Amino acid sequence: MVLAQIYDTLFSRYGNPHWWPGETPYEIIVGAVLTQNCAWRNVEKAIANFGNNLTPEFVLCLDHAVLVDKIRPAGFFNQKAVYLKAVTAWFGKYGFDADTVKREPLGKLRAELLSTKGVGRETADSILLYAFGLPTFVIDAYTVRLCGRLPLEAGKGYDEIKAYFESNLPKSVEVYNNFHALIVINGKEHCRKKPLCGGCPLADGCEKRICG
DNA sequence: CGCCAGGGCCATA
DNA sequence: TATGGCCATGGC
Repeated sequence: MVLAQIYDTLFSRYGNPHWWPGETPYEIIVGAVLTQNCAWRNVEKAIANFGNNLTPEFVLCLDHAVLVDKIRPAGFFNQKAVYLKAVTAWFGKYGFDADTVKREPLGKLRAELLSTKGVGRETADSILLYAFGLPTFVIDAYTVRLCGRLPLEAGKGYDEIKAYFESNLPKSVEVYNNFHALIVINGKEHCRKKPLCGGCPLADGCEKRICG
């Protein structure tokens, strides 16, 4: 089983996932923070509370209590309000301009994001890939579970699994983008606490036959 | 009613 | 490095 085959299988089954759901780079950044350990539908409620005002300037000028009130549906609101301010301030170093961010080296941006309060590795990579179109592979709980089921030599920790994906795939933003999305979509659809992965397009190569 | 979702921080050993 | 407690809403 090769990663490229898994990718093709998922793409054939689900088509182009068109991720990340979000209009602007900043909305994607906000979504990446708000979705931490939280169902996406709750993130949508939170984002909807901003109406057409989901801009970095607006978020930075909001009082903590007001920001909390808007993002409440996403849970962990006291933490996430602080996190949003922090990551927004980071974006401000580049004038809230995505093209300016994209001119910086990927490694530098990733290090800056990882030193930002509330931005761990998954959130950092999600922002870099989906908000700015930079080639870094996103590892999440679905990806870790997938590697535990299929006969892949992906290793254990986040960075190890990330390196495995990046070294076994073409360095393509399009592939990184679609692949992570497809893993999540397939995980939601078939491979969570369902024995025998009924209907899962990856069931043939699945060793444990039990997902999640 | 309990479980958990597209994590991350912090304390502890 | 590797656990464990904590954060909190909403859908099922």
